[in-house]
Amino acid sequence: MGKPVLIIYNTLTRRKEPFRPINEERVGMYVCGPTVYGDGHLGHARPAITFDILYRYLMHLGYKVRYVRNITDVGHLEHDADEGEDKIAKKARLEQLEPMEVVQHYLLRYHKAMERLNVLPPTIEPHASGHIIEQIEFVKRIIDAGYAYESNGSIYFDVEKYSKNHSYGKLSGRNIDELFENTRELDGQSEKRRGCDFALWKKAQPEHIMHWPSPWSEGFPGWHLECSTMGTKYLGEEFDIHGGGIDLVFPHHECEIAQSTAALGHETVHYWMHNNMITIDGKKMGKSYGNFITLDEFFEGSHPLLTQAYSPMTIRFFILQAHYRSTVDFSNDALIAAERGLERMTEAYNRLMRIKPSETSSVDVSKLRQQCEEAMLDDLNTPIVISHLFDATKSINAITDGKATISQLDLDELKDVFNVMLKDILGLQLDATMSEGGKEGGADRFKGAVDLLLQIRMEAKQNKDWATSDKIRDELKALGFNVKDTKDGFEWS
RNA sequence: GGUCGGUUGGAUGAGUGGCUUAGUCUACGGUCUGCAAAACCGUCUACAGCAGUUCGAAUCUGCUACCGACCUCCA
Repeated sequence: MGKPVLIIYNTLTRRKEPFRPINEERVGMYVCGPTVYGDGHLGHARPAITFDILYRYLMHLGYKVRYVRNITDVGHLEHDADEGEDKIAKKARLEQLEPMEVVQHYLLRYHKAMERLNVLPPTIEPHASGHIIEQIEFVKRIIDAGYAYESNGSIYFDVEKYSKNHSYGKLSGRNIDELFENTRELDGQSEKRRGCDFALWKKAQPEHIMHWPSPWSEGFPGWHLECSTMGTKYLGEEFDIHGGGIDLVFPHHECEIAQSTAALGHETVHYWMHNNMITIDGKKMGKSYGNFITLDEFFEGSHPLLTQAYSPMTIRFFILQAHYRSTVDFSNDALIAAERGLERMTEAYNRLMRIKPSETSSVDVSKLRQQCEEAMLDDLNTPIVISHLFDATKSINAITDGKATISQLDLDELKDVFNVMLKDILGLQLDATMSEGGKEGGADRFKGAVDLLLQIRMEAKQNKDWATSDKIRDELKALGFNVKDTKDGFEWS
């Protein structure tokens, strides 16, 4: 009956807590998705992969999951140059494109990158621009509740009033009085009553391309509104999990809590989860610092800082080798190490699938599944899962070398654990391109041909015709095949 | 300045009171092998500093130093 209890760290309480979903069978999760006005970089891969793991693991535990990840294609004002100009609109003007062209372009590229990283698509991917009406309705509810005011056609959230009845700052640990002090003097002629008030609806300036009619002005929705609106629309007024990058805790998620609580009269999210940042030279990789490397640049090795290209699975493995709440430092060496490790894991996996069972086992596989499950249940500790799997690769290699044996029963168990953990939960795609001598070259003619060559090499070896055998190996290598001899045959990749 | 977090071996990165103190990569030595590759075995025994709590601390407490995140868009 009961599912194992997943322990997750809740930013709201700053503690690990047992996960108790509102509904026993179903889980609702919302994750902040990308703003589609530029190519996704390594930092964007972190939440996507982190919450992909959560999504996969919740399903593994037997939950039906509704996973909502939004696409931000409006809002998010730029603060620097053109004040109040929408990011999408700005980019569009610069490139002489329709805003929706920009959105479409980068959204397609984002989807492609996610697919290559083997990130499962969310079950709902709502666009902010497709929910303008809902956002307007949401603003009305906040106004009706008395927590917003109009100023020159824009609507602002009244933080001071809200904080009298609620705790503004509870998520990020902000002290409300200090927030007031820090922001009071700054704005002389702002439309806002307080610096820390935030826009729910913003009146569009004439040069704005993206705007919609509303009861207050021709304009666009505020920075934080879409997540409150779309989250509650698709997951209900209360739902289980809200995730995102740790840099969104303040102000974005803090404002979300305030908006939702003001509009609905109660809290919405039960568990707040945040992934940590990827750093480069110890500093956060991000747009603001201009120190980011896009995912495509990784895949192609086309960035000056990269000494080579890295496959999507290497990137995924690299990220999974650190716990999601730790920072992880990018460097070529670290990525190369991840690449080698993944290779080792992949080869062990492929060998595992070809192992022939013996009567008895000299290896112990009984604990592996439980160890992996326990690590996952403990706040998604993927590095520990990987370490257990690496431990098991030693057994696999020993069996392959003929130094250990495994029974059919244990072999089935081991295969299943690897398939479940490595492929289903960690989402690592391990290409099984390696073949083996003497066995079915299979339907694939290509494989058959390579196997045939290596069979001939085996015969040459038996005749101690090293010249021929080395020639075959070297020529194949020149063509990109790596040949490795095994105890009683060969393998290639 | 405020709030929060971090500092682990050559690199990366788990671990929260004792038990084998992970795993990966690298390096070195060895085994195996016609050679190569792979694999296996072994070695490098770290926990920022100081003080305290304790029978015992990388792990708890305090202080110091350094680093970072957020306070503005940000994954």
